[in-house]
Amino acid sequence: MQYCIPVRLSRVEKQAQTRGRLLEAAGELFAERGVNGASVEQIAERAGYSRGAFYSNFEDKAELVVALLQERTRREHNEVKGLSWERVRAWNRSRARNVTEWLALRTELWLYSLRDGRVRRQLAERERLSRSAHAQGLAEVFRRAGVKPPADIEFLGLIAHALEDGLLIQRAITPDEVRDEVVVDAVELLCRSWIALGDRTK
Amino acid sequence: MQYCIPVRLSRVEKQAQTRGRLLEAAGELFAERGVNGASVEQIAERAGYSRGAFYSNFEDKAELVVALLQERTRREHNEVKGLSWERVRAWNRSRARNVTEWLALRTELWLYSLRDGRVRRQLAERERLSRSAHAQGLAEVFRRAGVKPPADIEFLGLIAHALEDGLLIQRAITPDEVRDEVVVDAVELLCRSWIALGDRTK
DNA sequence: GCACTCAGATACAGGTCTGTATGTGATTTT
DNA sequence: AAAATCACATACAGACCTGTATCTGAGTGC
Repeated sequence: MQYCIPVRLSRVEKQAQTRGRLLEAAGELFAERGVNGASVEQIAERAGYSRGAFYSNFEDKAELVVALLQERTRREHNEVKGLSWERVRAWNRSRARNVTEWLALRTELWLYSLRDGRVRRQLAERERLSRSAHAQGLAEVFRRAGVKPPADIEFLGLIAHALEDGLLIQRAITPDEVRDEVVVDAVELLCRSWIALGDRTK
Repeated sequence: MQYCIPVRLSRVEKQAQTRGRLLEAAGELFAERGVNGASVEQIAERAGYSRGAFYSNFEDKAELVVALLQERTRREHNEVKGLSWERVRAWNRSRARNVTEWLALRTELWLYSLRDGRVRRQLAERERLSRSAHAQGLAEVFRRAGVKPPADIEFLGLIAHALEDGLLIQRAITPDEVRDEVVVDAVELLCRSWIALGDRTK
């Protein structure tokens, strides 16, 4: 019989925990100071370990970046997968609390990816996911409105996704001049105008 | 009488030249390796000087970043000011040759601005410029089409500007999946659909 | 329960970065 | 034309960062 609760973790469990904490800390620090601005020591320290822990879990910082992106992508995919369009939008809104940090991290990773092919491939996967989620959502909107989309639905998804990013960036630069709801407003305007266009072409 | 051509520049002219070359080099290196990844030494070296030249022209790297952004903003403003909508689009297209480098620089500066209020103010000025240029262009399009804009024209300018950035980012991540003309295509689609929506509300 | 293994800590060597202090030669001033 | 100035070069000190090599103590297998 197994009454015991394993307060003491096994070796592999413990390492997984360490790795997870390092990734968490790295995400925070990358958003705060940039990938280049955060040292291995700082990351390990914030996670509550020494540099030794880092180097026994990752080859170097580049590998950490890849792993971080991989983990975030998988997590996002699991959270979103199977949700309806409405729920995905709600999920996006709830995440919007710390949007700037999240956007900063994504942007840092993007810049990093320009200089590292491996990271670029990871990021590409993540972005494809977002685009197609948007495309699916839009498809549902058109179906409900009973209108034929005015262009390739993947293209429209790309536009919606790109627009969200662009608007968040603008809001981060000038928070006073760009309202919080600007993203929602803009996407809704797009939907309405595309439906209007769809009506005509039909 | 002054026949002489000043091959030998005066003190102030020479310093201005040095400053300009340092800014130029900094722009290149920031795009290549990031603001944090480019050292003062590398910047000075690429410009053809030593670190002494740098520190006699700038307090530190932060001041250089501010100056760089200021200079680019002014240059852009001078180039675009007074041009028609069509010519501005042509100018944008011509610049598109080395878009990725240009976008990387802007993104680097954006990230930097998140952590430095002074830079943020500079960047805000630059972005306002771009947004209103777009707004003006769109206004002209609506005027020609004889249609009332479907929303605040500034809002539409913001959308167009944000969308361009977002699309360029997506193209940098997945060059094979996003065509070169995607930006032009997307903006044209927006114009058409907004005109369609405008017709109805009229 | 004893030897083994390995995650993580500690110590160290080599390199790079920044900012300052001082030197120098060309230009400016008087 | 001598003195003063100043843009830029050079040298140096201190901090920090990376990656490796070695150590230790807690799980693991026999």
